[in-house]
Amino acid sequence: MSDSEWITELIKDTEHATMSDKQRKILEAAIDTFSEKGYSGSSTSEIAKKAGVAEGTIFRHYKTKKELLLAIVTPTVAKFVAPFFIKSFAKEVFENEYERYEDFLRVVAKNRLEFVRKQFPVLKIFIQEIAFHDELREPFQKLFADHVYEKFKRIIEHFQEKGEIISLPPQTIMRMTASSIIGYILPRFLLFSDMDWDDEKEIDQIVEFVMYGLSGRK
Amino acid sequence: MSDSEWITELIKDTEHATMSDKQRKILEAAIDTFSEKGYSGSSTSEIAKKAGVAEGTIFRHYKTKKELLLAIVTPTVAKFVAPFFIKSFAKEVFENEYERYEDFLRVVAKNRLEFVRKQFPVLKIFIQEIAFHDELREPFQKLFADHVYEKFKRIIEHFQEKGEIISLPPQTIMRMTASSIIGYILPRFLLFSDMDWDDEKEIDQIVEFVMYGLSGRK
Amino acid sequence: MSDSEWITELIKDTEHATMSDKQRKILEAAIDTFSEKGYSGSSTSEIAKKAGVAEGTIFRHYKTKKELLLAIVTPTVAKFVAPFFIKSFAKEVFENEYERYEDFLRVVAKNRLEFVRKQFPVLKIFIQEIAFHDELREPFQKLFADHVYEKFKRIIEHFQEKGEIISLPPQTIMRMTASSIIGYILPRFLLFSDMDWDDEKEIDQIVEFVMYGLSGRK
Amino acid sequence: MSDSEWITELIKDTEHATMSDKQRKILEAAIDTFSEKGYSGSSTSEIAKKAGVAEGTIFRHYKTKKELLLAIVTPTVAKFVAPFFIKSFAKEVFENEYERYEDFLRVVAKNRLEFVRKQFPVLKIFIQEIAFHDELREPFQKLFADHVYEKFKRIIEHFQEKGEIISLPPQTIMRMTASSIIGYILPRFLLFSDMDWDDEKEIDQIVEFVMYGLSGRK
DNA sequence: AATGAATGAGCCTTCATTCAT
DNA sequence: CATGAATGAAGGCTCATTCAT
Repeated sequence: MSDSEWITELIKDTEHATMSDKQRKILEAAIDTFSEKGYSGSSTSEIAKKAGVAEGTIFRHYKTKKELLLAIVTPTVAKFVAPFFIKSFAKEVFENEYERYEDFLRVVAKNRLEFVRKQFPVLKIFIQEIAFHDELREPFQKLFADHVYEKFKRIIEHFQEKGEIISLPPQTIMRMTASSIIGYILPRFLLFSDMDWDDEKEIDQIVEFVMYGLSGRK
Repeated sequence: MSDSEWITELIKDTEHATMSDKQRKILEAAIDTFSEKGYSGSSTSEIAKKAGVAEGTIFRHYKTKKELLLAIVTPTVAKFVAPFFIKSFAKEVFENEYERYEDFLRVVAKNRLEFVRKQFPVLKIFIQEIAFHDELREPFQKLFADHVYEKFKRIIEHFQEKGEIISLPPQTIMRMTASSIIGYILPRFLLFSDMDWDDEKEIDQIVEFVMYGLSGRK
Repeated sequence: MSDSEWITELIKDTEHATMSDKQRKILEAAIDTFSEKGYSGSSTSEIAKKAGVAEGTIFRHYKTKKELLLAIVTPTVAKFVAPFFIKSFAKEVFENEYERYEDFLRVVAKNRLEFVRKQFPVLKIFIQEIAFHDELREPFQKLFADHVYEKFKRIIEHFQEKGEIISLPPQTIMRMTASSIIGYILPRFLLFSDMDWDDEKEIDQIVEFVMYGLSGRK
Repeated sequence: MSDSEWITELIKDTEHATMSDKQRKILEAAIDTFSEKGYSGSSTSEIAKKAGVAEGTIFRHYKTKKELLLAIVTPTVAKFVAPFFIKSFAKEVFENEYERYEDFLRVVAKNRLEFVRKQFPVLKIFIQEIAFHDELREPFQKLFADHVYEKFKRIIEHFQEKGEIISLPPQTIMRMTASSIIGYILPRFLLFSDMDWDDEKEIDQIVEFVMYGLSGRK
């Protein structure tokens, strides 16, 4: 099974269609709880209570607590990186759909932000737990290294050749780009999620910053 | 007690001078364990074993497990922000010690990176746990809002007046600045800590990026 | 219902003819599992899996786990003692079919050993569990006291009157006879079942021993 | 460490001197419970209640439930076979302390019966559980094969050479001897422990039987 | 100050059993 | 009949914390 088939597979698993009502409730309760107290700080009995099912029911659907964690996190993260797997992703860049790095960036950022907005609790769990579970880290590290990074790298090199962006190592360019965006997302959802945010405008500013820095000279 | 006195107070607590040998060992073992498995995932008995003390001894020094967490995290985070409290911090900026925002940035960044290098395990615990413990979040949120943010804001406005940097909201400027640096630190220590890093050079690049962006135009 | 009718009744229950395919498989799986792990150490879900049926199916045929145990053990043990109920059993002894105690012994031993060979797993369950379940112990204790013991006693007295065997209490004679045979069967099947055994010859030796002891004098 | 040292070691473990009060009570409660309901049928919470300690206390002394089982059974079984390890055991036979096999038998039987009388609950647990736990079976199988069997074999051969007993394979002689004795012990303690038994006389009868059989001819 | 035995609540998981489909 | 999802009690075991020594 190729990686992109694997991604499709993973995602199917959470299509709510194939899930029983109880299973959906368990998942929701678990997301709530893990997100609020962390994986280790959450107890299966609490999740069961919140889901309105017996504790045994959780273990009928998920053999262990950890399997429940993976069932929550894996498909969502897969969905998050899925766009980087579709064929058109890089093609549109190379065939001049995007003339400039900043156009490309803006589209990707807005699109992924939309996703984050809907799935933040799950992504928060992922971020919190990736440090502690090899089962989480390894598949996504590989996925990222083999696909997302490779594809991004070629895109960056493409724009470097066009003279659009400076010739630092692609890895560095990526890190700067990514951290500018993540540096918006994290406070936006984690610390000040109750504030009013004009995401469109903020992203435009971030893209502007990524391209021309704080000095503002173009 | 003013905030700056409070900071000084906090820091004294971890001066190794005032600590018994056992206490130091407990702290070290706890840092190790919390850092590796998270707070909830660590057991006091494991920490005791690693520290080579009896289980009860931990509770003689720290009333509860959570108090142990705070004893680890609080003084280190206080030390991390301490420079922002000394009088000279902003004065040097306004009195033209730093002519340019980027000079100021470079100095602060290198200096704080040095600190992070030494204290990463503790800071990792802080990052992981801040989401779950009000006792951690609240004092530092306040500290940051009242002091670091305020001071930084005036510095940014200073350079905006000088026309050095664009006139986005100071909060946005700060976020972009900070996330660029944090976006280096986190992969640097969390994911690829075993690689060789030329921190000096990397920070120079980050500062360059923060000022002039990826287009590279000055 | 007389005891001998009851025995016949019991035995009919396991005639494989009257059983559905699933039921047979459940029984086989349960014998396997109980025999290997003991009654308490076996779970109904494991038995269901091994039998290839759903968990609920077991409980359609046997109201409780204990009923399943009895369904396994009772008819086999009944079959084991059944010969002692047929009319001819003692008659043949008294009407000089067997002139000597040892002839009688040899025939019974060989015949019952044949049965044990085929049914050892079930008998092992019986031996293991009889100590823990009144439902198992009581009917067979009664059965044994009322029939097997009584019949045996008269046979022993018969041979004692003929001067064939010494006049210890019949109970003692029985115990010595029985334990000599059981002392062969248990190691034979429990500990060294994979060795080659010449059952015919071994039984001849045991009978010899029971009659003339280790000194070998006749 | 040689086997006989190992035996000594094992036995020390249960010297009640080195045990705390609670530990002794846990052991007693566990013997009671295991003996009555079997290992799998007993719960640690029941044992704790019977011992008058908290459930956690059991696990402070014995890491797992199985370790508790071994702590009960191992030293007692070791004590049971210990006499077969002392040097004088066989020597007395060969140096004509025992002129006849039956004298030797009588002494050993009476002596070991005394032990069984005191320790039957533990030995019952051993008998019940040896079939299910490799940790129990393996060490004692080896112990028996290497020492008890070997020593016994030479004794039997000694008496065979003297013409005292018939020349069947020593293994067979042993089996017959042992099962005659065990065939007394098991009903004696397991089924009819509340009856009055004249052990002295019974053993004399058993020895008589082992030597001269039921025909009674000398 | 330090110990480590003791605690009992709580952990994750498995259990025998029920019942709607 | 057979299924397997659902149950909640009970399982073995670990936890943070206390306290007599």
